[in-house]
Amino acid sequence: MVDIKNTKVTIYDVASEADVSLATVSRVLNYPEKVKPATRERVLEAIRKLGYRPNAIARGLASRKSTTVALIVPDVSRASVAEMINGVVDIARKYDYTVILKVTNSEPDVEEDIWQEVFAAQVDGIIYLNDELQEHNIKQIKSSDVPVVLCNVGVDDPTIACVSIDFEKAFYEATQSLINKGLKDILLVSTRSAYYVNSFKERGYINAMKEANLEPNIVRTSGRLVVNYPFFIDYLKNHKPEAALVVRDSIAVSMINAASEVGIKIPDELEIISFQNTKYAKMSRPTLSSIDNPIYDIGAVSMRLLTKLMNNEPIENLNVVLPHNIIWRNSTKN
Amino acid sequence: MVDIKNTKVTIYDVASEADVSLATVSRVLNYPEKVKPATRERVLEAIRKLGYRPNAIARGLASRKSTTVALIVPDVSRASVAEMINGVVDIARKYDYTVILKVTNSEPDVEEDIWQEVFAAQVDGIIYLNDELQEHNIKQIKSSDVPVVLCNVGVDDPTIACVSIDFEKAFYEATQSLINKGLKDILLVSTRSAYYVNSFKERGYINAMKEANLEPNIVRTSGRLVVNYPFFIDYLKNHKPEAALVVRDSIAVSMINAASEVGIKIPDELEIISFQNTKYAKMSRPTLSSIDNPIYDIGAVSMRLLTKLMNNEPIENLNVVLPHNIIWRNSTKN
DNA sequence: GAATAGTGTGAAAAAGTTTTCAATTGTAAA
DNA sequence: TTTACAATTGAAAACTTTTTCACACTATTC
Repeated sequence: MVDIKNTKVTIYDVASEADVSLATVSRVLNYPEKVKPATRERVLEAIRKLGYRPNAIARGLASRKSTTVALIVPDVSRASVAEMINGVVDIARKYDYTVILKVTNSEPDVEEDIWQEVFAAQVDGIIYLNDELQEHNIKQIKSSDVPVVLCNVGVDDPTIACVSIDFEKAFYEATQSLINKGLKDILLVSTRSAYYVNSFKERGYINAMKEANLEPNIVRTSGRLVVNYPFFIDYLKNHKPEAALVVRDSIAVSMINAASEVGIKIPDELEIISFQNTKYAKMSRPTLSSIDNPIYDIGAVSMRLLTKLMNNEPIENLNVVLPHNIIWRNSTKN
Repeated sequence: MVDIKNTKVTIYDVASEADVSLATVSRVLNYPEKVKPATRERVLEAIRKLGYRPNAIARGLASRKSTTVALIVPDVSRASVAEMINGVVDIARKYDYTVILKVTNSEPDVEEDIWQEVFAAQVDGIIYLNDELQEHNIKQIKSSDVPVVLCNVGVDDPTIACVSIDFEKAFYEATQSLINKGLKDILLVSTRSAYYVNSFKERGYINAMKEANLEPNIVRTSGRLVVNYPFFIDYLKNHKPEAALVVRDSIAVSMINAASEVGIKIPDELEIISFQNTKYAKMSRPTLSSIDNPIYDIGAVSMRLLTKLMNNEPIENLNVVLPHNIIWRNSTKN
């Protein structure tokens, strides 16, 4: 039976048990083909017998790689972030990387510290998620001497690894689909705070509207329920758009609830298309048509890309764009 | 200016820059009071000048502690898990611990591997979240030679550190509050799969019902929307309970939606109290009365407790029970 | 039978810290 | 002055691996 208890058995113990040098033990662990099968078996047996598990820290020090990646996110409680983390973690496990979780809470000082910490921790790579990306963040990424993959954000720079959908195209298409129904008074509901990705969404919307000779109309509210719900109540009392695109499911649900409160029928009097396709979209009444952002896949692909970068594998294109599609539900007509 | 680039400057470089031995540099980092202020300043200045950051791995090897804790969870995308993680991470940061995230996906083999991995990683402590706790998991916890805090589950064992609310009491009280309104036909909606904590919730409900000489009535469904929604539609066509307690917000939302579909008025014909008080409770229509499980705090307190255990601080009681309360909204009458 | 080319293995160095122990210096009391 | 003791410092060991280098074999070729 293996010794379940985590007693400190080292490579020396294994070596003397198997009557070989510690170098040989190390080799059976790392380059098994380099040691004679008979010896290898003896060592493996000793490892089993003693329940030896190599000390990952000593290993990291000696090999100068930690097989650890840092996952830097603004906040884990957002549904989309959490799902992305699942994707990252699943692939990391597959490739035997340990993941360190760092949460910035969107505070710049904390973020600054975190970058220092992950370097001190000798991580081999970084997965970076930041809704509110700014110029200095880009600089930070570029100056890292360990590979970084930017997640769920597309940047127009071929030297930066990033994976996301094409936000602009997604909103362009969604807007078009409403225009094609003959709707004209189409609103875009965005956020007040400067989410980097929302600017892409806005651009797609504006382009589609302008192409159809329609006047773009953007309102901005908060992501917080306590502020956006009253906002919508007030807004919908005074405005009657035919349709709305909304940058986030949770905000769209507030809008639906407000419309119902004000007596506006959805989808008959107001059609809504939202973005992200979280569980909220299925749980709201009416259910919410939403652009599906494959966030689990984005996490998974980001991590896979990072493994390639860490192993210096050749990569055709650092800017990965994943496909999106719209899930039609009951907040839009047929 | 500090050298932002993460070039490899070691303790030796600092030592020679400040013209002291590396032991002294190490001391100013770890026991600053032990070195003469003048020397300390010189060393600090050298550290600043060179942009030195101690290598966390070497540090871990030499000190035999990693200042790293493992956070083992079944799945991060559940709203309650994600919020708990926020609590853990915030406190971990405060006490300068790095957190390694491990996701079991509720697969026993994966979980087995993960325990081995975290021991190999030399973590100083473990935060463990498991909805489906079983006997062998308890064994695993007890045999760990590194402290473990069990999170969001109460166990009846004074040797195991755990933090949660009193589920049984919470459901007992919630049931009583419905009984006190004169309601008699009170349903408990639980899950089919054997979530360990749900057995406590059921016990609280059953006790309150029996004390009032009412017949307990438990139905079990799935956590998955695609199965529980049709289930409720069917159930509510054939049964008209006066009230229901539901073990999870998302399930309660399904029930509300099904009730509306079937034409049952909430709260007039059916009162619902749910559990967890996630964002769902505020977003559903009608809004959902829910037992508030302070899950962020549970994460935070767990991590704080773990720091005490890791430092061998004396602890009065390993079983921490946090207070809960019911948030009344519109799925119940006044 | 000698030269050649692998294989397989061990000794020792290296990774970058912390920690122990001993040596030195400084300071206050005798 | 000593003496005694605390404060400060440095040398060296320790932590547990990986990796380099050299050596001893074995097998192959001429």
